[in-house]
Amino acid sequence: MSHLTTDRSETSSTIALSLSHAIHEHKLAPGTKLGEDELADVYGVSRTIVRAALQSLAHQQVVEIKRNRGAFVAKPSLIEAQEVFEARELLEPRTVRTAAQKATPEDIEVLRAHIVKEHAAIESGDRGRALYLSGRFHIEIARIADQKTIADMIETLIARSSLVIALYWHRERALCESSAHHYLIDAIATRDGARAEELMRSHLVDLHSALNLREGPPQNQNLKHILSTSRPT
Amino acid sequence: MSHLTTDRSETSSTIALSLSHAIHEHKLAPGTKLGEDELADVYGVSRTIVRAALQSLAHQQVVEIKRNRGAFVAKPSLIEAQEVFEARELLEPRTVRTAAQKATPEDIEVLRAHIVKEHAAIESGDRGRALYLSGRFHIEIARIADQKTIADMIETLIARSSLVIALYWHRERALCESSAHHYLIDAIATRDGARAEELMRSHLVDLHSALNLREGPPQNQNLKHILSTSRPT
DNA sequence: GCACACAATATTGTATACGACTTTGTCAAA
DNA sequence: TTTGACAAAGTCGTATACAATATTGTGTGC
Repeated sequence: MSHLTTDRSETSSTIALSLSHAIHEHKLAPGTKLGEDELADVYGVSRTIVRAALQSLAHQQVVEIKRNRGAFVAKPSLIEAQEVFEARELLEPRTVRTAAQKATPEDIEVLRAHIVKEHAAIESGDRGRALYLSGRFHIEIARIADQKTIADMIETLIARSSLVIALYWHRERALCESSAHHYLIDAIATRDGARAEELMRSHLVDLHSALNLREGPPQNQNLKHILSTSRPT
Repeated sequence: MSHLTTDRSETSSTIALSLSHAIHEHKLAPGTKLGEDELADVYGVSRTIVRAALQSLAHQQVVEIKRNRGAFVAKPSLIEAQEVFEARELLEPRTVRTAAQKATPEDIEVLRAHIVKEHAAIESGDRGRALYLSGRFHIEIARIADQKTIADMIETLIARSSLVIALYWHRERALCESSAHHYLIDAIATRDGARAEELMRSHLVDLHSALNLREGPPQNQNLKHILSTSRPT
């Protein structure tokens, strides 16, 4: 039961990326304990490296480090969830406008290819991957806008969004986004910055409103609850 | 020549804060080497702690870590300088509008007290401290807006702004900001969100335009240049 | 049987040791 | 004198050891 991964050559950034990816795909649920020894074993490095990775993720607020207690996948509060989407609504519409102005034909191609992958993931029922790709689509747009500073902020916000979705998503139908992304590409491809901006705004409002932000995050109370309901008769 | 500081009890966050403060006050110039052993000695801790602090600052992009070379106070490029101010212009006007809506009388007091300190620093000719306080004023506004996510982003941007100013500031007159901040407080105090937003926008444009963003950052070439001009005849 | 105290265990926090890389200094050959 | 190779010193990167803290397990008194 030792590490199956191609150990060695794992550096703190690759580990951070790997964990981030797993969190983004909802392979690691909010609240999951990320033990240092365990991760060190998995990746075949010392705790030193793992700690650096965890600290990096903590800075992006996708991991929470409690002193003397360890690292856990973050569990955004209701307020934080609101804030994340408010920040996205502030940043992304303007950014996609810029992207529409700057996008090259190659950029458009990349975006279209992205959508194809998204569809494929949805078709194959890989919900986690679909979610991950959906986030990457937004990041790709920020990259096209060619403002690294803002793109970095958006990337962090999207990572946190993934946690918010894991905790508060309440809409039953599958990912409702593919069409929104499709329209966005069209607006960008036709250099219609104003339209792209408006589309992004409503897309984010859509996402935001698909969250159940009434009740707080599933607490540890869940544990009690689950055990009391799933008990054998 | 050992450490005069009250060593021990220094943790990686306090060290990061201390360094951040020094950078903000222009006590540490862009490009300055931040050796691990040196800092470990200064703060009376091991390199482990110093490394954590440096990595944290690196994540905020006020420090740049070059592999196997060490950590240096960051030296934002011309493009990065632009981006920092563009991001601020995107975030801060809206934020101050929110702040104007949410500010309590106590908040207003805090802001006014802040201005007094700024004036005092300017009077006493402590340019570094004036700059630091000026940045804190903006951070305080973000805090009043009560959106921690956005406030964090703004805080990072302001830290980077300090570096940009150190590298590209070209206006001869002293800090030209005091009055702008004064007007801002008035707008906030009267709950005039729209006016506050507009004032902030023009304040940032002012700052932005006070930078010399034609020529690149003072490079190492400077060294050659300085040495060739300041050579004794 | 229950609650509390205390011991055992596990995990994180920090310091240190050692290896790898980079930089600096020295010296010989051109 | 200059250039290059090579040696020496210094600094960073990573692993590991040990201390501090939290968690879990056990037993005793009520």
